[in-house]
Formats: sequence, structure tokens, C-alpha cells
Amino acid sequence: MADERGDLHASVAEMLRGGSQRYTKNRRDVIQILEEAERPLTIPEILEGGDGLAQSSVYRNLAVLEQTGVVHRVQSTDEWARYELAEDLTGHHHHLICSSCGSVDDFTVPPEMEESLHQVFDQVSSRTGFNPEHHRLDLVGTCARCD
Amino acid sequence: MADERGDLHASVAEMLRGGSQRYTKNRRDVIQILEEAERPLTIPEILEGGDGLAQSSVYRNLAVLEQTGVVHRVQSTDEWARYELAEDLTGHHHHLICSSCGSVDDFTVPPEMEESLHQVFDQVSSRTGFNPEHHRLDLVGTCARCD
DNA sequence: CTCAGTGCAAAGGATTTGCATGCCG
DNA sequence: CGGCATGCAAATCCTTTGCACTGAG
Repeated sequence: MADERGDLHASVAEMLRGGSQRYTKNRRDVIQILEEAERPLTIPEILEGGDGLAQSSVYRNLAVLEQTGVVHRVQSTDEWARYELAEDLTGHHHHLICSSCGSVDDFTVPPEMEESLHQVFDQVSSRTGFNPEHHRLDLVGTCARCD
Repeated sequence: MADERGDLHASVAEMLRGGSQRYTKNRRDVIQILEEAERPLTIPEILEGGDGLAQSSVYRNLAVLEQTGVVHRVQSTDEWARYELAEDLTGHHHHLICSSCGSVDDFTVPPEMEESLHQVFDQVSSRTGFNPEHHRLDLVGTCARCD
């Protein structure tokens, strides 16, 4: 997986081809909007960012992109689902979730911390029979705007 | 155990009184069901566990209980909200979330890990102006039943 | 008596789907 | 050409709300 920004669309196209999916203009637009936002977006936000995108198409395309592993669905504290580029494309990170307005921003933790976490997860999974795919480490509170 | 249960209901009653709320039979039933489950439950699951509880009353009571800090809403990977007793009543813990069936179970991590996490969170919050209330550390994967 | 709590049914609202049309491969 | 993608509108489904009634204080 290339991690060069300029090759984002190429990487996405390749991932979609692997899933026998096309990289259409609508899908490219959605990816473009998500890349520029640099934070998880709601469907209304994606619709605003696009030029005449149909709501149903955005929902359908996000479903395809999520199944293909290109985007990832994020749960906040409010009722709206948010979407971001998958970590394969952006790198591993975590979320600052505002319990007041629901907005989501990214942050990262030191590599040593991630390693320690993985050790704990291995213990938990061998103890419980749970088969881990990935982890979510979110900080919930109030963002600078809502304070 | 009877003693622990008695204490639980007493604690809940006190928390509700503090919020000028009554501890009615319906609310007691919901708390009872959540306590016995020992894992976050969906509304349908709570309705099954109860004896003729009305759906709207469960929704309304969970809203009251959440505002009073007695229960906590948990987001899984599926569309249903899940509820559990608040950590004030059960102790701090984390969740194993099944990406296949959406079920949620509890687990804990060593205290040293929690401390390290808090140090990282303090750094993040002083850097970003984000004001943390609590954190979510979830392990997402497939549960033993779905493997 | 009074007002919060309850149950039923109807309304909300984010998300999904049916169907006719357009476009890429 | 053929089938997937699209857009519009209608349908879905979890959740919320209106309203009349019951019950605790």
C-alpha cells in the first residue's frame, strides 16, 4: 500500500479493482472531500462539500467503500455516523470526541503505548477466545470550541 | 448476592433522589435486568428480560437513568444502542465488541496501563485544548460464538 | 389532589431501497 | 450492448413524542 498522498486516488482505485468495484466520479469526489477534511465527516457534511451529490448515492458509495476497506465508519456521541479514510491510507490514529457537539478530531499516541496495548490485548484474547481485529481508543470530552 | 443487590438499588435510589427523580418499579426492573446481564444490553433484550415493560417507558426511563448518571449508553458496530450500569456502580472497564453480531462484553486492563493512558491523555489535552471527561478503549473483532 | 410515570399509537429522522434512466467497460 | 451507478421518491426501522390514564406522595 503506497502511503504517498499524491497516490491516494491510485491506491483507492486499486483497492476497488481488487473488490471488482469501479472508481466513479461520485466515489472520487467523496474520497477527495474526506481527504481534505482530515477528520471524520457526517453525510450532511459530505453532501455540502460535494457538487450536487445525491444523498442516496453517497450512502451507497460509502457502503461500497467501507466494504472494500477504503473508508471507515466512526461512531460519535450524537446520532450521525461519520466517515474517514481507512487507516491503511492515513495511518493508525485515535479520536477526540466532543460530547457536546459530536465533532471528531484525530490524535496519536506514542508507539510504546501502542505496543503495551497490543500486549494487553493479546492476553485478553487468549483468555476469552475473542479474536481481535483492531482497537478503538477514544477520548470523550468537550472540544475547545464548546468549552 | 442479596447484600450487593440491596446496595445497588439503594445507591441508584439515592442517585435518582439527588436528581429529583423517583425510583419506580419499571426503573427498578430495568436496573435489575442490567445488573444480571453483566454486559451492555439492547432495548429489545431489556424488553425480553422484563415482564410486560412498555417499549416507550424503557426508552424514557433509560434517558432519565442516563442523565442521572446511573446507566451509560454504549455504541457497538450495529444499529442498536446498548445500555449498562454506569462505572460509578460497576467499576472502570472496557469492551470487547463483536463486529459480526454486535454483542458487547467487558474486560479490564492493568492499573499501570490505565495510568500510562492518563498521562498520554493529559499531554494530548494540554496540546489541543480538548477537555477530557473519560476514555473509551474497545477491542473490535469476532467473539468466540461468531468464529 | 397533583404531578410525574405509564402505555398505546402515531410521528420523527437517519438510513435504505425500488425503479427508471444514464453511463462506463 | 449489458450491467453497474445514479437520482428521485417512497419505505424502513430505531427512537421519540402526544395524549389520556394511573398511581405515588
